[in-house]
Amino acid sequence: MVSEIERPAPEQSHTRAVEDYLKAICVLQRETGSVQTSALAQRLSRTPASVTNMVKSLAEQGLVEHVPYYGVRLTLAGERAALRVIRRHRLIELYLIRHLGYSWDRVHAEAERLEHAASDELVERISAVLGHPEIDPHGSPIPGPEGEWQERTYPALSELMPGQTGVVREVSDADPERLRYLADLGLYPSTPVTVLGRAPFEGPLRVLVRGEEKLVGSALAAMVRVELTHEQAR
Amino acid sequence: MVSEIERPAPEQSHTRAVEDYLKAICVLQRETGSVQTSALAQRLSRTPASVTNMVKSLAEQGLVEHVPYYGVRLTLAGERAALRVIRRHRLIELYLIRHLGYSWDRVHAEAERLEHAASDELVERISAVLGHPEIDPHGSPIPGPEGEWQERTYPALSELMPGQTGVVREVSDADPERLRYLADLGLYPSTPVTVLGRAPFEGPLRVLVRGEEKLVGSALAAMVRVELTHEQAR
DNA sequence: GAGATTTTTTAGTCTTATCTAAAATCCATG
DNA sequence: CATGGATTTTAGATAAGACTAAAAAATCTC
Ligand SMILES: [Mn+2]
Ligand SMILES: [Mn+2]
Ligand SMILES: [Mn+2]
Ligand SMILES: [Mn+2]
Repeated sequence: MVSEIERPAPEQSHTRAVEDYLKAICVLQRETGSVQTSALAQRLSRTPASVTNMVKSLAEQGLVEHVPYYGVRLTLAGERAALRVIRRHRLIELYLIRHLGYSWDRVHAEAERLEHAASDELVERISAVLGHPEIDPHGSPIPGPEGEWQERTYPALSELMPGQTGVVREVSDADPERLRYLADLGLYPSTPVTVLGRAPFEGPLRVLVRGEEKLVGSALAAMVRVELTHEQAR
Repeated sequence: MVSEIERPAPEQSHTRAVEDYLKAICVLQRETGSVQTSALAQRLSRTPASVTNMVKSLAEQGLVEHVPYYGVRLTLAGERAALRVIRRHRLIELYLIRHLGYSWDRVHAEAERLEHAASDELVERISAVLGHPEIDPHGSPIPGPEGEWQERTYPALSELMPGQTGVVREVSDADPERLRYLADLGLYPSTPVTVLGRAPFEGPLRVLVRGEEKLVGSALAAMVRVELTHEQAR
């Protein structure tokens, strides 16, 4: 325990609402660069007007840059704060599964609240007990304590072409029911999959999962991220 | 896992502020019957005006009975809600010590926030992992899941007369520094103690703790509750 | 029992976060 | 490049919970 000598730790905590906004912006901006009001509103189940209000406040606090009518981006300070919340969330999810018998589909809701209440000390203890893991139960990377973040983006299962093969790496965790169904299908991180065929017009995919052929709707397949096997990656 | 058949559970949760007020009222009323505005204000570090406001709101929600200028008492619904929070708090404290390496003096602050964020499911899982304990790390009883509450009041160490002997059963947990010092003195639950003498005018006590004589200020001694040994209890 | 003091309540303000309805702006299309 | 539709922002309201300052009630003191 040498760490007691370290800096007294910022521990600056934002409100619950601010933390959830920052987290959402962080995840969304990873895909699209800047984040629209409507996207944020949908993700957080708020009205667009509420989002505009909060975004203005975040901008005043220096956590985001806001170009009216265009969108927001996190500043450096905003990203730091967002990664801190994401780290908490993912460590807590893994802890609940490993040490408290939680199931895959139930941890998200619990972590969504605990992430705002846990101190830095608690989070680091949890990380230590888990052996400082780098991947959460749904396959998402866990940012480091200083916000180290491993960039990686896998294509969605729904984007693959017939014949393509890969390994499931990450699954969206927001909806318990869908998550339970994905588990039934065998679609969770580290499962090898091969796309056998796909119906036109956003129709279902035929996917080979552990020797069995499964039909997967395209909305569901969009929740599943796959690392393509070697040279197949086009 | 038969419990899935049980009732869907009320899980009705109040706000963080409401929960903290109910908890404080519950603890205070155990000593004095009804609770004054000023006592509540001091305990919660709020102004008396804020307390009056909240008390009015609690009364409207049917959680307390309020006689203006006299004080509040919990209703049955209020007591149920309060015991639920106290249960959470104490289970969480014990869990943090047993499973996450927390020290005696640090758990209270952490539990003070987590008690509002943890779901009933999480709390019951924690209780199960701990083997459904009935006493928290500071010696306070843990209410049951349905609010079962074991009445017990021990005299404070500061009230004992020279010559009286007993066993420490409970220690007030609010202040980390004092708590650390009490641990140094050896004054924690299950330690046998004998009062050797006491100075007048709220002066310090001379107390025999595990063969050593210690000087304990009366304010500190008031934090320690002692079960008197057999027929000595006068 | 009349002041003086303490305690509690009232009145009014502030902050955070949300909403609905209306206005402003952007963008696609003809 | 005008206009209709979608998106975003503004305006105004509400709720929770906190505060300060002032008024009211209870209590203490002589
Ligand atoms: Mn999650
Ligand atoms: Mn959250
Ligand atoms: Mn405590
Ligand atoms: Mn609390």
